[in-house]
Amino acid sequence: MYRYREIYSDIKRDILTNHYRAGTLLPTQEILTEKYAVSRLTLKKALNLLADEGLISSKQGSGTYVRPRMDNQTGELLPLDIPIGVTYSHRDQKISSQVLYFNARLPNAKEQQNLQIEASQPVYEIKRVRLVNDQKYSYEHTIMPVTIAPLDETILQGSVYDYLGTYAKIQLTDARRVVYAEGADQETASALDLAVGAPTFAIEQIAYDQKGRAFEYSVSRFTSERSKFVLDIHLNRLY
Amino acid sequence: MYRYREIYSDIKRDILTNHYRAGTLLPTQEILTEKYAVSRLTLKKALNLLADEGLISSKQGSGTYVRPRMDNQTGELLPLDIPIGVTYSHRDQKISSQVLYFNARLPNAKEQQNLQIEASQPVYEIKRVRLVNDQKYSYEHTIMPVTIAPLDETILQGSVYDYLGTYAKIQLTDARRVVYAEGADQETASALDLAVGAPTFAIEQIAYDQKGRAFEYSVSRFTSERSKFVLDIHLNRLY
DNA sequence: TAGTGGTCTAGACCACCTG
DNA sequence: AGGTGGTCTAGACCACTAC
Repeated sequence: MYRYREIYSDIKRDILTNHYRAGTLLPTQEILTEKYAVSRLTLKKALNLLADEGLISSKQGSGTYVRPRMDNQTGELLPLDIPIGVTYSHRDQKISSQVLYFNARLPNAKEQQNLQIEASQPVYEIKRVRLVNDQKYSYEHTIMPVTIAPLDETILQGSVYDYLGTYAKIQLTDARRVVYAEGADQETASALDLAVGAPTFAIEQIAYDQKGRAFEYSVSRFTSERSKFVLDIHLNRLY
Repeated sequence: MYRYREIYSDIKRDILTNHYRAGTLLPTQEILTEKYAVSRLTLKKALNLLADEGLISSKQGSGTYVRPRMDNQTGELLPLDIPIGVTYSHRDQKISSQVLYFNARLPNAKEQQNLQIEASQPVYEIKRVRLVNDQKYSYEHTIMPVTIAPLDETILQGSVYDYLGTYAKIQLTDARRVVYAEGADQETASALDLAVGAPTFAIEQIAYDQKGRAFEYSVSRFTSERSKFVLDIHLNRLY
């Protein structure tokens, strides 16, 4: 474990337990370096992590403020910037999948472009309904090059990302998401028990691994009543 | 200007012009420190900025890779993580506003909670239709404490954020956005010339200034055909 | 003017990957 | 075993804010 991560966790705990109160100044960097017996750079790395999360904000000449915290009533809200699959977002909930379609074919033009592959390179096509506590939750249409890893229906019941990580050493490190509202078409409506034209929330995602290869292109549609997403934005970081 | 920012810009240009080609290794950090005549820390700050943007990814022991770039066909797509108002997102486009409602009143319970204010502290209530190239684009319902800055209808024609920055020295540094799909209600439908029940994309936003004060709570609804949003996610950064 | 955070250096050691 | 990136130090100077 790294020293700056320890300090980060320590100060974070002190903020979250109101030992350092919102709106007040943190001790100066000099005092904190003495407290933790580290150099100023190491301390600043820890503070940068806290600033990334929006917990503090520093101002040259005046000091480092503890920011009031946003309400974390993230009960029903799903974080939009953590694309680790529905599985992780709903910890403590029962997750399952119905595989409606599973096959392989050649990619169309849009899929070739999004996955950076040739027309001759086959892809898996997967359609799944995801359920949370046995309630229909989202309808996913996924395209994945077959060269990434062999798939079968058993794997598709669980978390594909977990399987890719252990089997093919592929980690999702980057993703591009395009989000929009859309009226349900015939296929989506029947998969999610909605009326045709009912509003759905769509997330179109291209997932990239640690080497920058696109390994998945998917469109997920969510029922609008049950699904709101949250995104926290922090612009105060310079470096 | 800071040295690490110069180096960041320099290397970024070299990547974007394919001087450093995607998939290849960058020169070692030692060589780059010699090239720019800086310490390794300064160079690493520059590299961290590039990693933040997903342009490179470093691996201990092997080197720093130039990542293949995602397509930047951001023509119609609006970035979801830059909440600087529609004004900036649509540069080169003609932006205007129709103020449908403007008044002051006491806040309800939800507004008090979101803006962290007392029930006795009055707020402005604003309803605007935003137009891009004279086409109706979004319908915004905004709540703002009157103590932040005095507003009038003239200001509301333009960019409120610009006004707050110059007049009240308030900068938007953090925001929480909740996004979801919703069928248009009567009011939204008539404001945007939609049918009741037509799918809309909603962004509910709480904006915070540099001191962590909430200064705006708003709900913006977008017509679904014209509005898709993009969000690039990078998980490869440790610190 | 004093105090704060922001930047930068030169050098050291460690962890990890590839031959 | 050699080379790479990741961490950390001790100290210096600069930029900004407050009084």
